[in-house]
Order: sequence, then C-alpha cells, then structure tokens
Amino acid sequence: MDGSVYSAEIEQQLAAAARICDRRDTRLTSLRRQVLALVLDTERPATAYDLLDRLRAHHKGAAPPTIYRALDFLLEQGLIHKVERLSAYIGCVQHGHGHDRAAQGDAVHHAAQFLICRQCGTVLELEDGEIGSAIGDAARRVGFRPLASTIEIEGLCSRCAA
Amino acid sequence: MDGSVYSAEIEQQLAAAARICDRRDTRLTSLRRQVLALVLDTERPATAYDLLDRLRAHHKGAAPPTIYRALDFLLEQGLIHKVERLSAYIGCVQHGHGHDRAAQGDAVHHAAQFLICRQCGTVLELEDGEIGSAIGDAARRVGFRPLASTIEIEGLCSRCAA
DNA sequence: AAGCTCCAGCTATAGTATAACGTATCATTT
DNA sequence: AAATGATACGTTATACTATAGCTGGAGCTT
Repeated sequence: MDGSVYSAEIEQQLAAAARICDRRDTRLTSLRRQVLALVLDTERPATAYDLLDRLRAHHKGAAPPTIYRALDFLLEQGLIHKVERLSAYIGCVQHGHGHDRAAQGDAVHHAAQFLICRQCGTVLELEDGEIGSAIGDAARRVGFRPLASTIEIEGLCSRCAA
Repeated sequence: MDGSVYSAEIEQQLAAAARICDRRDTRLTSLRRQVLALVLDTERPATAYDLLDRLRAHHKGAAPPTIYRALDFLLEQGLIHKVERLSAYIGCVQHGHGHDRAAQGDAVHHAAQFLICRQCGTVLELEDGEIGSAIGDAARRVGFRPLASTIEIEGLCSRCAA
C-alpha cells in the first residue's frame, strides 16, 4: 500500500488520524494518508501544487484533483487547516481534547488562529479560547450560527520585530 | 474625468474617501475612484473579475492589472476589505472614528469581522472590539506584532438558521 | 451476482493574480 | 519653462489556484 516511513512524530500523528477516522467511520485511505503525511512533513504551510509535486515522486500520475480531493477530506476531518491568506495547507496541532468536535462544525472549540510573519514567512498556530468565545458571543448577538472560522493575523514575529 | 454619478450614499462615501486620501497625501485617481464606486455599488462582495467586467463598460481596455492595482491601493488605504474565503472585495463600513488608523497598520482597531452565510451567501460585517482586543492580547503574549487581520466566520445567518 | 456508494484516474477548463516592460502624467526643483 | 524623479497606468503574457465532468474500480449490502 504505502511503503513510506516518516519520522516518529509524524507516524504518531498519522496513527492518531487513523484512529480518529476509524472512530468516525470515515476512510483515511492510502492516498489521503500520504497527503496528510506530506502536509505534516513541513514546517511551513504548503500550497496544493507544492504538495502535488511532492506527491508525484511516489505517486505517478497524480493530478490537481488528486490533491484537492484529499485536502478536502482532511479539512473536513479537521486534520489540517487552510491558511487563506497564503492559499496553503498546514497540519492541525494535536491537542489533548481530540478532534471530534471538528466534524460537528464546532467553530468555537476548533477555531485555530494563525500568526503570519511578513518578514520571514513563518506561521505560528494559536488556539486561544478568548478569541474563540469572543467570536462566538459576537456571532450569537446577531443571531448567526458559526460553523467554521478563519482567523489570520499578519504582522511581525518576535524575532523579526527586533 | 469621471462623469458617472452614483447614489447619494455612494457619492458621500466617495467624498469621504477623497478627503481621507487628501489628508494622507495619497492619490484617489479617477480610476481608483471608479473602482471604489463599483465596490461600494453592490450589496455583496464582488470578485476582481466581476469588477473588471463592470469597469470595462466605462473604461475600454481595462485588463486584470488595472483592477488589481486599484484594489491594492484601496486595501492599503483601508477603504475596502478583502474577504479571503470568497476571493472577493467589499466596501469598508464607515465609522465615526475615521480610517486613519488603517494606514498605520493598526490591526486591532481596524479589524473587521465577516459573517458569511453558507446558505444565502450574504456577508455581514461586524466590528467587535472584544474580538480585536482578544487577538491583540493573544498576539502580544507570544511577542507578535499584528499589522493586519482576517477574521471570517462561516455559518448560518439568523434567517437561514430557521 | 446485482446494485449501491465511495474513491480515484484523467482530461479539460474555469477562476484568481502577478510579472515585466513601456508610456504617460504629475509634482518638484532648477 | 525645462529637467528630473516618482507614481500611475496600458498592454501582453503567463503563473498560480481550483473545479467540472466523466470513467472505471473496489468494497459493501441485499
């Protein structure tokens, strides 16, 4: 199936993802697992076509739909995030509370925030509850029911601000 | 120069924009003014190519760079917002406190939030201070200096939730 | 086995955005 | 007013991002 072996950390994340999908009765196929591994195996967010190029090394004949379909699945499962400002994809940090809320569209609890440095391009993921609940409150106040959220802050990271 | 006439409300917004640019010594040229008018003259966020089509009606020979350069200027000046999830542009709601902070990259005070309805596609703009300051706090905690932010919440508007 | 559903291969095309270079316009200085 | 420099715009081409639509195949249910 999928002969590749990744670092211990990634293997662990892949195993966790497999358990999550198993519990949900969704299918982390070989292809999806490979794409997830590629997303995890990078510091910075990767674009779909970056991933496609890398996928092609081990998966001859992959085309744009190949990668986009896999990404769509992984997004739905809350295993990865899309950074809209970069049109790029990044692994979801693993937290103790699990990812099961994501599939239920729990925007408040699964809301991630990204800090994007203009200078060096690094992306830091936060998961700040204050922000999440402030958004939830504001939305509720106007009768809006949040399902998913994008919070991205562009600026200068501590290193580059100096 | 620019013979078109818009509704009283839009004319007022255009005049306000002109004053802002004047104060800042930036140039709201005829073309930029026209594009701003097109963005303002629509309920929903418009894509760049929508705007381009409409611009062409009065501005023969307009090409993609024509519209993108104007949009870049208007974004810099804080006169419009980009809704990343829709790759679309929308006018900035006018508030009493003015827009001068935008040019200084004051992400906290100029941070807008968009509520995007999955069902009917309408976009509601909020400007909730709680969210802004929660973001500012969280960023500061990790030594990050925010310059611009994107906050977009997808879900169901009050009408469609029923 | 027939029928169903989901997954993936594959080709084509739609939609979004920028590079690069030349010309014009405007403000300032001389 | 002419020279200079900076900014804006015209124009062509191209890069980058994403989806439509159809086909076959794998696995499950009846």
